Amino acid sequence: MGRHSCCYKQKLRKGLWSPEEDEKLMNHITKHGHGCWSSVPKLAGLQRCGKSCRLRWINYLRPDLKRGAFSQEEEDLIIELHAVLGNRWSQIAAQLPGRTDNEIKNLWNSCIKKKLRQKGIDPNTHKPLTEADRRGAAPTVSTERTSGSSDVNPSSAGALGNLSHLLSETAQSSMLLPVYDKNHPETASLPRPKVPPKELFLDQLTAGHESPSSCRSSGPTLYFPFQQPLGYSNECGTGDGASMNSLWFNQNDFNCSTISTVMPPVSPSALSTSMGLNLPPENPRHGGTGIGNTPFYWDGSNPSSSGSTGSSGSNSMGFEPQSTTSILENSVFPWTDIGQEKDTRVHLVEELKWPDLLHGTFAEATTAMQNQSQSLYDDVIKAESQFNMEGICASWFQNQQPQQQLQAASDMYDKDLQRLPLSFEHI
DNA sequence: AATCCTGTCAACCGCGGAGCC
DNA sequence: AGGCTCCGCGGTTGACAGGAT
Repeated sequence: MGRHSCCYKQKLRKGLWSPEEDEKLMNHITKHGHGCWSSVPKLAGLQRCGKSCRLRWINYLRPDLKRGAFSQEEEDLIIELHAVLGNRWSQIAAQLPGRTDNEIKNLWNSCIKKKLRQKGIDPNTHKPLTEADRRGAAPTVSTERTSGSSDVNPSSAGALGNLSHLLSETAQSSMLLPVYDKNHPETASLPRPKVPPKELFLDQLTAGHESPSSCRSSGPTLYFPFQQPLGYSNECGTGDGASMNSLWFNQNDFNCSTISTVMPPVSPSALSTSMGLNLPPENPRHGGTGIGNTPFYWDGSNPSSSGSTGSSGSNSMGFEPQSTTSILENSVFPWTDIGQEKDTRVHLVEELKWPDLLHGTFAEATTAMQNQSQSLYDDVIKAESQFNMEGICASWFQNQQPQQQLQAASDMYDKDLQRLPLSFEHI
């Protein structure tokens, strides 16, 4: 557990980054990739620590960042994912291409928490607030900012006319699916169910995300009907009822219909994007609360249908060819947002900062890159030292998805899949 | 107009895990 | 085995903007 060496160094700049610093960092990573972050400041000529450079790149300079306000669908997805994952912002961010964990964390702390409380839902437990809570009692968690306690409107919960059923549903699902949170001893002290614990599902969720190559899995098939939408959003996203659709995780014959009562309250959209789930043909567009209602198909039984080899697949950056198409169609990437979403349009005008201009220099080439076929991807993986425009993407892929890691993750996921039926035998 | 309050966002801090030697 | 380095994560802080008083 050593302290990062750069932390001890003196004469390092702190605070906000200047455009010049941003440019230096951008130029360096564009040309050379980041490699070892601790060496980046020196090589880039920056008086910053490597950690700071990494953070700046990840949170601000990365060319794939989606800018602008969060959509309602994104907020809904964050809420649903938070119910499952808790404060694992990085994992939540992995389900939201183009968004950073920091961004999501800020949104949660500044906005979503308040909204949930106003709906009478405890943002930490995702259960209905107690009467005491709703009367404006102290926040339920010590990490709460003091300013956050004042936003509880005692009358707001009752004022939301259609919330009662929502609350009862939420309460019901929460009772069935207690969210274990290390930050909440009261939940941690709850007796753990003998059914597959949350962590197991988290494993699947993260494995699904981290090992896109799992499409090669030849393990037993599982059907996971997710029939318990949280329905947090009473503003949108629930009216079409699509989120009520079952989502089937098709992996052969294991019909696990009872799992719907023990599954974490994760939305089909969340899982479809994170796990590459295969929707049944009769439900080609679930229209749920996912990112742009992205129809995200991925047939595990047909590797070719994934549009890529097993070494690719979807990932957090949405670079997998097939999913990229969907994602592009749904305006995940900033350069495809332009002129497509009204709110984004506003923000493009209002929030255009100089890094956006920098990003603009990437737009054309990167868009072209994204339209390239799998062969490019393969080439990119192989071309480990090309630092032209394609090199950016290459280094990006190298950093994000080394094939060895993919293989290892795939193997691990295969094991997890094989473990699942055993786990469910205890139900 | 000045001050205060609040919300948002970028960045820092400290910790733990992983890998290497 | 233990120490070191690096990376990544989550919590927190502080600057800033905009609205309210």
